[in-house]
Amino acid sequence: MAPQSPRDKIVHAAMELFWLKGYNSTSIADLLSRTQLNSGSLYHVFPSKQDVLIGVLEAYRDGIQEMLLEPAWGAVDDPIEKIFALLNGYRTMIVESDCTYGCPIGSLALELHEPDPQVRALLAQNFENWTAAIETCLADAGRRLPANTDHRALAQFVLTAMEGGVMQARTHRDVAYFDRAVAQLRAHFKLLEEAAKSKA
Amino acid sequence: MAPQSPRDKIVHAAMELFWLKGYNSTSIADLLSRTQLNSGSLYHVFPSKQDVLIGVLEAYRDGIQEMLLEPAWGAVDDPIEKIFALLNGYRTMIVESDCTYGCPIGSLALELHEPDPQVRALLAQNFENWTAAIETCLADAGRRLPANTDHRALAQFVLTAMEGGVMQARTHRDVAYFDRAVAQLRAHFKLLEEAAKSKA
DNA sequence: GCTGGACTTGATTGAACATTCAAACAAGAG
DNA sequence: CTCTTGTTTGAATGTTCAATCAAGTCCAGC
Repeated sequence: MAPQSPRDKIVHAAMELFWLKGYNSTSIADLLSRTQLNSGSLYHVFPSKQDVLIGVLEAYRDGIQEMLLEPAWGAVDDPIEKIFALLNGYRTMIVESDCTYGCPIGSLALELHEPDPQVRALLAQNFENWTAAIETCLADAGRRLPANTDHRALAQFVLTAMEGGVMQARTHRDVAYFDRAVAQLRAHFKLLEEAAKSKA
Repeated sequence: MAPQSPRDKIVHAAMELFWLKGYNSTSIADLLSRTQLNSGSLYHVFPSKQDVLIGVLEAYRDGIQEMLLEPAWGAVDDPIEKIFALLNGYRTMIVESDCTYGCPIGSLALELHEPDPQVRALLAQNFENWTAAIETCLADAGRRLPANTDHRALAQFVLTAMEGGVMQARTHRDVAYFDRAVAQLRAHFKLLEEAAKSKA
């Protein structure tokens, strides 16, 4: 591995710690002990804790392709299956974390009650990029969906189902809640495909 | 109004403050200044801050009928419309809060990363009561839904749509995200009702 | 009107926290 | 070697916080 700059070390550690413990419950001291840096070095790179958060959100934003989509879509071509392959990626993370997994963006979005405009914009942008990826799948599905389908709304609904499913799975410590959300979404897509067929 | 006991005062203030600022960001001092009590009185009633949280979650659990369902369902009889009336209640709260509204239970569920078992059980119970209420609506809808409909899964999906919609509306500071989630859910119900009819 | 138990007062404690800064260090340019 | 610029060190600062407790008040029952 290439030697990491302090900046990269901090962002990397913060991504993990914010995900694990949340933003407010992660102290600067946590970040320092994890990165083996001194407080002065951290504050040389990031003027405040909030700037670390901004760095983390930018990293998620810039890494969505390599970190999220490519791993999930490696072996999948069918556009609608790509959507469920992505959801299955989340399922894996839920199981691997013993059902403590929370979407990093969703958790931050709900934890930060009065976010700075820049932070809120980055949260929104992360959601926007996610749904945009789903939207391209829906566009690729073409005539399999009814002609009047609102792709943007449906893509947002996929995010809705994911976030809601993750939240319930975590609260109940049981993947089955996530699975049921995905199954319902699957049923919805099936009904849409049937509706598209019968009108053709 | 009847004179409130210190306990009621604290729970009432904590419901509002936890909702407004979150659990971690609400200090005991915040609760004391809001309730005009002294720290000793608070600690006489609740041995720790977490016990205040438990009191709040119990209050939500015990108040779901009067606080949530009855106001939303006052004028509605149709079982499926009752579901959307409840969602419309959330819509009102989103608008009234300038799109800063977050479901109190959902926000706490995501904010608390390593909750005490009792706290987690109460969060889960709150979700469970909510979906149980939806489930009775689905049962009342009877043959309007396909015979093989999984009422529990569908009720959980309604919660999923609500939580996901609220999260996105808040992040983007725009009710339209909630509205689109509800519209998608409405479309899903419409497809289910059509499927039930065509099989009849 | 006295006693005992329940509640209240509010200053205090000690830990945790984000942030600062003067001093040290590294290394490339002249 | 020396100056300069960028980086690192880590002890120190001031604040905030949850929680404590000895002393005081209140009132019910006798």
